[in-house]
Amino acid sequence: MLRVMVVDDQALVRRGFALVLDNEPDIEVVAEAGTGIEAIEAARQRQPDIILMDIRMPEMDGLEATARILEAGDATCRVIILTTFDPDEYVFRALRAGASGFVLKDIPPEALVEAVRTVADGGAMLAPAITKRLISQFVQKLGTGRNLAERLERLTTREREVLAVISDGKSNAEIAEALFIGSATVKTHVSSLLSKLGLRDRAQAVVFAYECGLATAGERDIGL
Amino acid sequence: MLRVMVVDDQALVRRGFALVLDNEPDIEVVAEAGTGIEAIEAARQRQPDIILMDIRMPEMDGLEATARILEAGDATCRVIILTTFDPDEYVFRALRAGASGFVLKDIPPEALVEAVRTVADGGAMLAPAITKRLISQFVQKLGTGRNLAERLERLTTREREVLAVISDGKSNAEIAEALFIGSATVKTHVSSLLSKLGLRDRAQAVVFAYECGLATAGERDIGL
DNA sequence: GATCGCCTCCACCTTTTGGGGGAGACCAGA
DNA sequence: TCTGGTCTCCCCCAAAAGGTGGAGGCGATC
Repeated sequence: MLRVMVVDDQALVRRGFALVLDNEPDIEVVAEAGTGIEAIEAARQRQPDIILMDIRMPEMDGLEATARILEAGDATCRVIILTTFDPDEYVFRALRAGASGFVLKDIPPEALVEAVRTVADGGAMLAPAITKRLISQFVQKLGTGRNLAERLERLTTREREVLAVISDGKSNAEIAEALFIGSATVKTHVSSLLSKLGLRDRAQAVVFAYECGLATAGERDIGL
Repeated sequence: MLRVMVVDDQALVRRGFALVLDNEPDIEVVAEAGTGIEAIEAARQRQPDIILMDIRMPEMDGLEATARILEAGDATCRVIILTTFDPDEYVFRALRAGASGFVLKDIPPEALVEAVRTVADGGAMLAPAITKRLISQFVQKLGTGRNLAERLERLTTREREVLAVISDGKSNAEIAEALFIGSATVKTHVSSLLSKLGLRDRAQAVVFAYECGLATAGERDIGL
């Protein structure tokens, strides 16, 4: 049985969603809340599996409440944001807060039920338009590299390896150590790859590596 | 009426999907293809609105075919990848190729129909597990910056400006020119910011800028 | 067998970089 | 007023980086 909580400041809307869900044999609405504060408290007490969360609410908005509930961590629940509009910032904040779903209130009842089951099952569910935006942003971030990646192909294997280590912020000496070669050799490779790529120095090489996707933000544990 | 093409090398599977879709009053299966090559040709001739594309096929795989069909551009169609497995690389390549959907073949028939309508409607549809991964990667990419961004706050305004230009791959002389100050001053700022951030050289500064979100891939027009 | 590309190193040289001071001007706050 | 922080610039110096040219070994290809 899926334990669901519905959070919305409009009691009527809240009841509507609750009724739709309670109508399902495998879903039980165990709590309702009308503000973010109430939601946090109710989540703590009732430990729902899924929370349907409105964004605009008095006292504390749904995104803030989501972040706090998920941060608390003693709850293993998942949150689906349920809103009327879908402005970009909300989506962004919601995903960052840890929401597993983001759907619009005009969603058909069956789809809402499906979204609840999907998220309970470990998946994520976004409104189609949002999925589309997420994809395009994702592709943009990693897709710049096309023409740049071609330049990469002009490098030899070893040169690409050296470039990869350069993009870690390593010095020539460190690269030599990492690749088990002499630092003179590293210098040769560096000079060669800079020349082939039309770059001036290793700083530009780092930029290049990030831009073409050889290096990616979020992979490095930067103590540096 | 939605014009759909089904591409799969297994005729039985292909017919199955085609029958499910043709059964809908607003959907018409206008073509079928068994290889990537056939798909490209059929897409050109029949101009479907939606293409359901398998990945593993002889002659040319579905991702390659997708890329070529969408590159051709004279077609305004949208592609939904339909596969048995969902290895990361496939998803990645598919989105990059321009697919608007990525669903698994074990999807319930109604959900497939819904996916077709959703994508035809301009949205995107991913399998829940993939949506989840996409979100987590997205959040990771943009979320790394928190602890790093704190380090950024220790810098003065000018130092942050200098760091921003450094992360463009500029030399001290170029930075001086860009900020209308002497190169001696630039050196002072660079030394100071490296020291404050615990970095050794400008290459590491570039890495830092990307990792903390000060610089972002896909914003630079790299002639460098 | 000769050629070519790649990897490995060397030496020599210039430029850039980064560190260590110091100094004057400016501004905000104690 | 004085202090502290910031921005601006200076000098000197050592280390690193980058360019140039050369060399030997090695595998693939012609």
